[in-house]
Amino acid sequence: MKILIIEDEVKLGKYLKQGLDESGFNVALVDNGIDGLHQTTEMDYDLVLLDVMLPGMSGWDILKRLRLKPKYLPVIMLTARDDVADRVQGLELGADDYMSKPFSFCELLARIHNQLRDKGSTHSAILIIGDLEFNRLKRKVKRDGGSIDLTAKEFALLEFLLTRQGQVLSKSQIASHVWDINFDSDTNIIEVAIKRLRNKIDQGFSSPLIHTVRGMGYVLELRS
Amino acid sequence: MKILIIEDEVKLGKYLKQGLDESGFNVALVDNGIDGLHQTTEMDYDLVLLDVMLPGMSGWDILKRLRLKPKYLPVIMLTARDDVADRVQGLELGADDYMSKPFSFCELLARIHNQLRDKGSTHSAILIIGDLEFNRLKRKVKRDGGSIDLTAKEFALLEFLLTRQGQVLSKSQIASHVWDINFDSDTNIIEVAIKRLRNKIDQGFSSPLIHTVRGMGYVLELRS
DNA sequence: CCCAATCTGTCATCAGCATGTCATCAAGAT
DNA sequence: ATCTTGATGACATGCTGATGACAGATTGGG
Repeated sequence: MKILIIEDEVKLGKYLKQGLDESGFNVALVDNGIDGLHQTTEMDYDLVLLDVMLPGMSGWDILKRLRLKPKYLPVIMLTARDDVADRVQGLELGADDYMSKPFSFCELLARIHNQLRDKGSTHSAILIIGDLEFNRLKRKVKRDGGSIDLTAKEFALLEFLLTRQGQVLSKSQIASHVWDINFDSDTNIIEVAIKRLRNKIDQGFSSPLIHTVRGMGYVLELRS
Repeated sequence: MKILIIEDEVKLGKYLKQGLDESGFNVALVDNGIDGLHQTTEMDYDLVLLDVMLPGMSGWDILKRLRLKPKYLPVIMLTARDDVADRVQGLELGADDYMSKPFSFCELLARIHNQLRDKGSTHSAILIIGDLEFNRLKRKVKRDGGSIDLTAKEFALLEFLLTRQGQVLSKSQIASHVWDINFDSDTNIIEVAIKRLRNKIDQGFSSPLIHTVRGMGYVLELRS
């Protein structure tokens, strides 16, 4: 799950990013609204944490512009004080939730999970498909009982495929989620990465899990 | 699994009890510390939810007394505010986790499961992996029978790795647990600490216990 | 209270591996 | 048959972690 943090206080921003990274999210951090808005068009985020007080363009302005876009993106506002007027304004502009500083990180996590809850039940620690077991917490992967060592990128790629199993994923979707890049057709890094992942998880098994869909992308699924 | 709730706010107490009952726990609810302490001697609970603010005897006093008893009982503290000082005090007195009100029930459940997950293995005084023996109380470590002297930091680091053996731990996780710092990438203290610990516990043994997972962190586990 | 020993963190440098590039090959589509 | 798309192996390189030396901090003994 990708989260965008728009927060100008560097310390708080880093703290949030680190905490969310550790909680298994893919986190981007920007310190101003312009970059923030730009990011949301460039990348496919699942949620935005938005500070109300920002230099240049205020959080409200950003929220307004976000809501003009076709894709709905859950937004949790962060504000310095617990002001009812603020809260009302936020909700009217389409914020999904609201946290007043200082807040506990745990509570933030709970609210984030709350927003993302029905975005697929992909937050559990262990994902399983066929005889493949993927443990997020321990960062371990097994197939047919045998332990498999994956590198960081391989792990991220497999996680992405797994959380959307059955869906055909285009290379640009994969690129933006796993590499944080706008897919550049001059590279074949995704083919290479898929190949390396296949070597580890599909090698020597009669029924492969990763399938190529020519012209479209890749799917991870069971086939009989 | 048996859970004891010590909470004087009747409404919250009943809410928690009902929720946990429905989640399949065996729940007892008392509204004061004296009864709570008494209960823990009468019954064999697996976990205690303990409110800090209680009439008569405070949550801290109860926690202290609980920790004087031979049997280790995981305790999750419940507190009205998210106060760092409170949290520190709680952890020093031996609380296992900490929740600030208001909290989501889901999150509480997650924390309870977290505490109960590896019950037994992580709370006993002696932790063993392979031929390594780690004695929490005596603060002694042996490998293959031979005694090993560790410094305070080495001990804390090993304890952290041991209580989560098999789990890949990121450097920031390690930093926040063992050093109480927000991991700052400008330091390589963790690599250094790992190196020093390895020199003492893995040096000269054919099968090392501490493994590097590049780009992710470190794991302590047996490998064949 | 001071000194010495040890612990703990910093830094510069080194080594190895993960990641990305490229050239070439294979296989589907038209 | 030809063109396009993906697969594959070899290779380069930059990054991450390892390592040794050093310095400040802490502790314990005299």
